[in-house]
Amino acid sequence: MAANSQFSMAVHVLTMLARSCGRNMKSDYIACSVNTNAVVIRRLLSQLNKAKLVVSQTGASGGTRLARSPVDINLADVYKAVECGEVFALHAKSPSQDCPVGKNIAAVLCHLQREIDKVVGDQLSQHSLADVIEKIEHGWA
Amino acid sequence: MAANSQFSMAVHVLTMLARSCGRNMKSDYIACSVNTNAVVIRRLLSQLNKAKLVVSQTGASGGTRLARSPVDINLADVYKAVECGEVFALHAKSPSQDCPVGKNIAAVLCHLQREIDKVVGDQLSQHSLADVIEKIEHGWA
DNA sequence: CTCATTTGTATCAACAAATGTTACAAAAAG
DNA sequence: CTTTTTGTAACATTTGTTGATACAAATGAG
Repeated sequence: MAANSQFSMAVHVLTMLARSCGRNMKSDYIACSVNTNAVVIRRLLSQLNKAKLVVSQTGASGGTRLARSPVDINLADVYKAVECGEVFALHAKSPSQDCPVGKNIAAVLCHLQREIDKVVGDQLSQHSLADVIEKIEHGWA
Repeated sequence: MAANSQFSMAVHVLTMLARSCGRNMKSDYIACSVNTNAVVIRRLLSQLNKAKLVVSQTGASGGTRLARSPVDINLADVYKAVECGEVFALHAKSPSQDCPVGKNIAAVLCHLQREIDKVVGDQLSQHSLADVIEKIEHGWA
């Protein structure tokens, strides 16, 4: 289990929370729908909390709810919150600095990386959490 | 898991080949510039060969050269060739089918995944290998 | 033809990242 | 005080990426 599915899980979790109408939802209940362990969900919620997308309470009748309306949360926010890194990675080891290509390739790739990240972010920001819920509840617009 | 840098390495390798003016280049020589093992390079070249981006020859004075001109190779071709997978992964385990969200989330995410892959591909296809070489040799246009 | 060179690929080890699991302190409600 | 629930640490498991060794097959040079 190595491919990073945190973004997918985060969208799933936030959709669940959005449908609970502001009531606290327990990590155990969410874990059941996502089909994973409650701690995995709590770890994810911890990141969403840091990004101020959700609010949690400890204690009896505690749980988690959205920090703001689903129309004010877009998928770029979620992508950023889970910090999945870049679309492609730069070289693990630095290339040879004696070779003209090795010396300059990193700058070119780094620039490209930012460019790709931007278009991904732009595209994701076109979709709000409310749009996702709409599709799940009423089919494809 | 180590972060996947095959795309970065592939661009590096193809840039090297493009600058060799059609002469065969040895995996050992390329490995030296990329700062890795020759077998890693040969594995990569094997994928680029399957994608018909390069041509290789075994034997003495063998090696690899580009299959076509750098202006006719764009970075989307390279990205496809190395098959690095998607920008984000779907759930590892299938979500609960008893939950309305769990039941329908996969379709929404899958659709989104294709949409993101398309914008990434479109953006990458704006850059030819010749553009990369231009930047490496003569700075940023 | 024979030999040196180089690719292509199998195999295995080393390592890193994501996920699963257990455990327990801290917080909050009743 | 007791119960419930989050937050987080710690560790095992799994899997993908990279590195390294080995060797058959191909091919050019002499």
